[in-house]
Amino acid sequence: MPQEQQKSVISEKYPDILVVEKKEQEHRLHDLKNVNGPVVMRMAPSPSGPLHLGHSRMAILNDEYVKRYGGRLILRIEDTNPQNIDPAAYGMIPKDLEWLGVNTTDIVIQSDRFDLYYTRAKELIRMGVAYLCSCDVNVFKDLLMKGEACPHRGLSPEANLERFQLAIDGKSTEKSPVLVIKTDIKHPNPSVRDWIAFRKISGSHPRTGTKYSFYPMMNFSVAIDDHELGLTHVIRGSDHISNTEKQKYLFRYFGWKIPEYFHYGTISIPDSILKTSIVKKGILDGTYSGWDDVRLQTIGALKRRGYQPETFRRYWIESGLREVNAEFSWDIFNSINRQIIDANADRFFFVSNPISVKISGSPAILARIPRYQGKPERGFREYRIAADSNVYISKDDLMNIKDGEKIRLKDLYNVIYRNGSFTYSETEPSREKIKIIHWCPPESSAFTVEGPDGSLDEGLLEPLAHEITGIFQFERYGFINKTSSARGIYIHN
RNA sequence: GCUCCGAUGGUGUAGUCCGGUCAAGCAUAUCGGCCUUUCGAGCCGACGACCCGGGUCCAAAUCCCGGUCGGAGCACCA
Repeated sequence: MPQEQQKSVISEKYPDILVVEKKEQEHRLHDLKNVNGPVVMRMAPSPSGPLHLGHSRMAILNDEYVKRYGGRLILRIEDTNPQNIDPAAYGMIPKDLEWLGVNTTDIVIQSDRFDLYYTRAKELIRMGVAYLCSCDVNVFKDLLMKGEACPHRGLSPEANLERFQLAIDGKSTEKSPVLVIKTDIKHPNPSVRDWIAFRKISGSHPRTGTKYSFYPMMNFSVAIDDHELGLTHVIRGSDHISNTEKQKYLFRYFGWKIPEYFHYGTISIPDSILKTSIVKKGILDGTYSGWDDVRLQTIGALKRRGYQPETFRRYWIESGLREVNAEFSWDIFNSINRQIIDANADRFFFVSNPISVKISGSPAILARIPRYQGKPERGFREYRIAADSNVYISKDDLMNIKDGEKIRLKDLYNVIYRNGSFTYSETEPSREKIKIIHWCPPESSAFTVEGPDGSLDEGLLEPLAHEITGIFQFERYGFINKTSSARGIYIHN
């Protein structure tokens, strides 16, 4: 029966079921699979620097799910590579999370747990699923590409255990020893074939000094900890898909319950500098003033710019966690932030590129400008403007005024521009649609706006705004985080 | 090259698992209107999308196959 016919039959016989309430399509994150009771989730940054915009995604998504289902959110600091650690990051990361409103219930630092990793590694060696290899790196790689075992793969657990003990005691005489996890030497994905679990790194670790020199690789310590900490759900980027496959081997060898994994697509963030190594280099050579330089997208920099924690949360919830890669949208991010800050941002006049113009024939007048259009209870900015006074307007506006054109100085009076000079027209707003521009009184003082690209815009700011700081809107200019009497940072329009 | 993943308007997404309420929702952007005066906010309106081809089915954005395009990873970073 065609659908039309079905419908007519239904409407005759069973009219009730046609009344379907259109339900609101709520914008929320999809549910996680296999949730039975409270969840245990984690975020696992490496302490190479402070958190940035990209990190905020994983932090907030994890936080959202733990809030939804109840449970624990573990901050696990992954500092198993001493060559990639900034000691200051141990303190900066929790601060960034706190500012973002991410509620972590536990903090685990992997460098506290090296003995645990050694213990688990020995168990694997005894099971015969891990071996110590001291082949040359290139030889080892070549064999794997061909799907062939290296000579060490067949050694007995006892021999491997002994050699591993020497390696962790730092007494191994073998050249570049590594502990390898056996998987499938012919696995279709070459990267999953026998993977490295530990390698030797000389030098000092910021937290453990020279006590250890045989360090676990991320795939090893992550798998061990995900089990030991009782993780139920792991959400992370699609760049970890093949890592997940590697880590599952450990779960199977130990007979552990495998957590529910979900890999979300990578978000590329345009116009951003996120790589910690590049930022760090820039800070050292003086390109950037610090981790919170306005040109960067660290949490600290965005906070200093004037972005609100709630903006991050709303943005990441709205963009969801699909498996497809996507591009971050500054337009939407800014729009969300604007909605949040607008209501509390008083309005002021800032004239960029100022030029003083005389208004001939103007009366003495008290200008009364609302701090927030439409909300008189918020108060007014009042300025006594003398007769025949000069005011400042932006040169950019001046260039756009045609000869003979009438324009309004906002909340002041109308003027006519003719032959290069202004003449007072009337105070009452005219009914006709005319261009409205902003202005500054003669006693305004210098103010500099720092742009997100590091550029500086010099201009004049009206007197009543001098002494206050915070987030304001400079009319017809944009939202500004005013940090001192003479300086502010541009947030967005 | 190999392994895996994905494809909804300019952008970001909802819906896809369990085909029909989807002639496809929301946000953002753009354009227009309203608002005793911002290029802001708010309200109203317009614009605009299911990658292509085949199949299954009464019915496909949704299931199956092929193609195209895009992405992630590829071994001693995390």
